[in-house]
Amino acid sequence: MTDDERLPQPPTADIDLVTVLHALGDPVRMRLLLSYADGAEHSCAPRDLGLDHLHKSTVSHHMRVLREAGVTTTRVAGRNRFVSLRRTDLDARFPGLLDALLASAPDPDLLPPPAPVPA
Amino acid sequence: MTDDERLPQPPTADIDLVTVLHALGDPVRMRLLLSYADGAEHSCAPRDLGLDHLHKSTVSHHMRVLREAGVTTTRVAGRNRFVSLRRTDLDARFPGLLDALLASAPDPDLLPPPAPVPA
DNA sequence: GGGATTGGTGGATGATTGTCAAACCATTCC
DNA sequence: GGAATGGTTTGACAATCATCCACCAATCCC
Repeated sequence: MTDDERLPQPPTADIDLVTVLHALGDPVRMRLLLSYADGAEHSCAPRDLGLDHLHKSTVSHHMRVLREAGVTTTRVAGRNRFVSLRRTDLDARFPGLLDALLASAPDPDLLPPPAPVPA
Repeated sequence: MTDDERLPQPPTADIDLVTVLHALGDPVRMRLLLSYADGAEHSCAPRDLGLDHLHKSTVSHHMRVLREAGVTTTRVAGRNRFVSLRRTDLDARFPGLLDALLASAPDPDLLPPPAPVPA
C-alpha cells in the first residue's frame, strides 16, 4: 500500500505555486488533473484518460511534469503505476486553490478539442 | 476615466482557465499579478514593478500575455498605459481562484531573486 | 524460462517562448 | 516644429517544450 515504492516527487514544503500553475497551464495536463480529481488511483493508459490521440510516451512525459511539480504522486506496484492527486498536500500548501480550480474547470469532454495531429 | 480607450482583451465569458494558468505559470508574470493585487492601476515601467533587470519590451510582452489571457485590463490615457487586475471578471468566471492564488502566492520579495536595483 | 504486458527513457524535431536590441509610434512638453 | 516620454512591434536567438519513434526494463503468466 503506502509503503510501496514511489516515483520521485518534491516534498510538500517545496511545492512551488508557479511551477504548479505552469504544470496545469496545458490542456492535456488539465485533463489529467480532472481525471485525478476523483481521488482514486489511475493507471497510465492513455485510453483510460481520454488521451487516445497521444503517444504513450507523451502521456508519460505529462505525468512526469505533474509529478515533479508536486501535483500528483505515483505508486509503483509491480509493472503498474498508480497515479493519484496529492490533494492533502496541495490543500495544505495552497488552501482553496484545488477546490477553486476543480470548481471552475471546463467540462472534461470539451478540453482537448479533437487534437488534430498534423500528419 | 473608464471610457478611455482600452487595449484589446477577451470578453469575460471567453476567459479560459488553462490559458490563465499558463499565463500565471511564469515567475515574471506572477510577480506582475502580485503587484496588481492591490487593485490599483499601474504603469508599465519595469522600475515600478521590481523588474528592473528586464528590458521594457520584455515587460511589455508579459503584460500582453496577461491581458490577452484576460487577467488584466489596460487603459490607454495619453502616452501612458494603466494596467489593473480584472478582479471582478475573474471572480465571476473562476470563483475563489484569485483569492486562493493571492493567499498562497510567494512573498513578492522572493520571486525573481536578482533584480538588483541600481541606486 | 519465454513471451506478452505495462510503462519509461532517450533522441530527434518542430513549435513556443523569454529575452534583448533597435526601430517605430503617439503623445506631451518646450 | 523638434525633442523627450512611454510603450509597442519586429527580428533574432537561445532555451524550453510537446510530440513522436524506437528501444529498453521490469513484471506477470504459462
